[in-house]
Amino acid sequence: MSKILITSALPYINGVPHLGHMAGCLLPSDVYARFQRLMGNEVLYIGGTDEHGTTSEVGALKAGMDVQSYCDMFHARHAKIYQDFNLSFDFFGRTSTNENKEATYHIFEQLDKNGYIEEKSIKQVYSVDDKMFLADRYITGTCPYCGYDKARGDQCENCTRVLEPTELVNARSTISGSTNLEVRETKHLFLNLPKLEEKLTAWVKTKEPFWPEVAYTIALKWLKEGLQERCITRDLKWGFPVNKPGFEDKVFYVWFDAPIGYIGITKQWEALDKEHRHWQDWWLNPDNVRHVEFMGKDNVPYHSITFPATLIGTGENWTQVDFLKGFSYLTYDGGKFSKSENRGIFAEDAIQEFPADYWRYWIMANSPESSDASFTWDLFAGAINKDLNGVLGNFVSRVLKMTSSKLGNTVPAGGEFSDLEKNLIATLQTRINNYIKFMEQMEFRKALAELRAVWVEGNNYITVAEPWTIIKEDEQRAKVILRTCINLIRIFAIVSAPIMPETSAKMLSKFNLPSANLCNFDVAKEINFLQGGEAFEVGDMLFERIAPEKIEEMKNKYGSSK
RNA sequence: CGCGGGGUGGAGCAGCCCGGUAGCUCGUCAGGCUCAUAACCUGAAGGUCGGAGGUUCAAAUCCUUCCCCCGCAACCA
Repeated sequence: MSKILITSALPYINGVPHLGHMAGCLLPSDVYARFQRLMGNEVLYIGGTDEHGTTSEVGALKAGMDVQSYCDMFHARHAKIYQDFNLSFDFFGRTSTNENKEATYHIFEQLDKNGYIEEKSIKQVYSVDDKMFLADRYITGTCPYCGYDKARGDQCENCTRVLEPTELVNARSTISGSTNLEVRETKHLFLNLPKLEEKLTAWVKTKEPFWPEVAYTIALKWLKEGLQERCITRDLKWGFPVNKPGFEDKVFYVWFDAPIGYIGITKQWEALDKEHRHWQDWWLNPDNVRHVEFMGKDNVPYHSITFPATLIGTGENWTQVDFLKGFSYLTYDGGKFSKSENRGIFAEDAIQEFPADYWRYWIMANSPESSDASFTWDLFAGAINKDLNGVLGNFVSRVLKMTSSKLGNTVPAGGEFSDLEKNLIATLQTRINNYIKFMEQMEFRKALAELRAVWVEGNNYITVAEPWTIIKEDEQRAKVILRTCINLIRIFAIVSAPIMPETSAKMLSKFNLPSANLCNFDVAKEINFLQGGEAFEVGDMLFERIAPEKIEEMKNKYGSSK
């Protein structure tokens, strides 16, 4: 048994997650956590909301709330959504806690002590009316190159040119619209990444065989271009005040304390049971902990460069990321999700329309692993109707209904296996081994294709064995076949558990059975688990088909190009 | 020439690193079965692997170049 530390990139507090967020790190990290628990490993699965920064400060301002209450509200909303999707976090915390402040201060002090922190003066736009410094993208004006009048201080969306905020004509604050802006000099702290580059490069190079191609190439690209010093403080109110004399009126940059949040949140988890939980067992234990991080591709540089460099700079023995699973984006009908344009389905709505397992199955089967993937209602309904209803749900239904009507609500006993069952066992063992291998490698699309193939084997078997014919002349043989099918239901429930926990539990509850481990899964043994005589109930169908009218309704409600 | 990823039968993908009969799921068509959710099982049709060059006995796969889509470009996260 090994210790596996699993983190999902922390969703930003301001705004509600959509299907893309679920696909890009939250759901896969949960599936992996559940899978590793079933494999018998000791798992710590950490998540939480990322709360600091300009965006939430401005968001609160616009909502007329103080930032803390604003974040409290959104944190509760996030937590509820993830609970509804059955994300099995061992702890879902937040980055704005005292625990995280301690961790951030400690790491900063070490970096400072080791000479990786630099002071520099920079020129930054100050909004007199807003009484705050403005981040580049909070300044709007006319692009000096193309004349576009809604260009942002960091880039013009129209001509894509990268800009300096001072270049803008008629610059104004995006927050208040005020044009009363001035450039002020302000002192900030920088993390000296160039000084850490050599150690960091050596560390990244050890990862090549283990990281997915995308993650490794993105990391390498940054190193190849050469690292720059990175500003880790901001002139804001919402954040951790900098613990260094002369900088008390600044706060740490959200990207400095956000990844440290993984550690801070682990401390929150520890606080609930100090006797048995120790954050150091996970975070200062690199030799005994395998750390796996899940994130969208936009997050890769921070997790492969900035954060590891930060930890290296402390000179302490931190648990670094061993495997970094990066995802591309899930788009909605080929375009972006947008709350304001009423385009795309957001997590809170999704769960109102269909059960969590429907989403979990579709998203994992269509995971944006190698390139961006597109959600469409037709694809979604197709998979639910075909894979879940037709293949899995219908198999369970036909087996239980037939057994019940011909032989009663007890698992039939007696009889011997024929070659048919022996072949089934061999085929299933191969498929399940493949499934486990793909899950271990976090190749989710392939794992789910294999899972589906496992279910298909059930229908294959019952078609060839045709118990509905056999039962007329050889009831004992029919009993063997149906008992085998019933044991298949249990096996399907166990292997499907990481993807569809509710459905899995529902399947097992028909026989009043507990779940089981996947470690060293032996089909020959498991197919004889129920030996006969056990009571069962047919119960409801596992899934409901999505009717064509419902698909049309969804397209109209949530937007579609078709 | 900013960087990265992608372009494979009607749809969604695998194969590409380590060249050698183009694979899977859906859809379509035909057949089978009748236990089951108009479901399940079998078979068939359908592709010059984005374009153009090149290397090779042989290219989806290696090289060059062009086109298209998506994302990123470090002080929004």
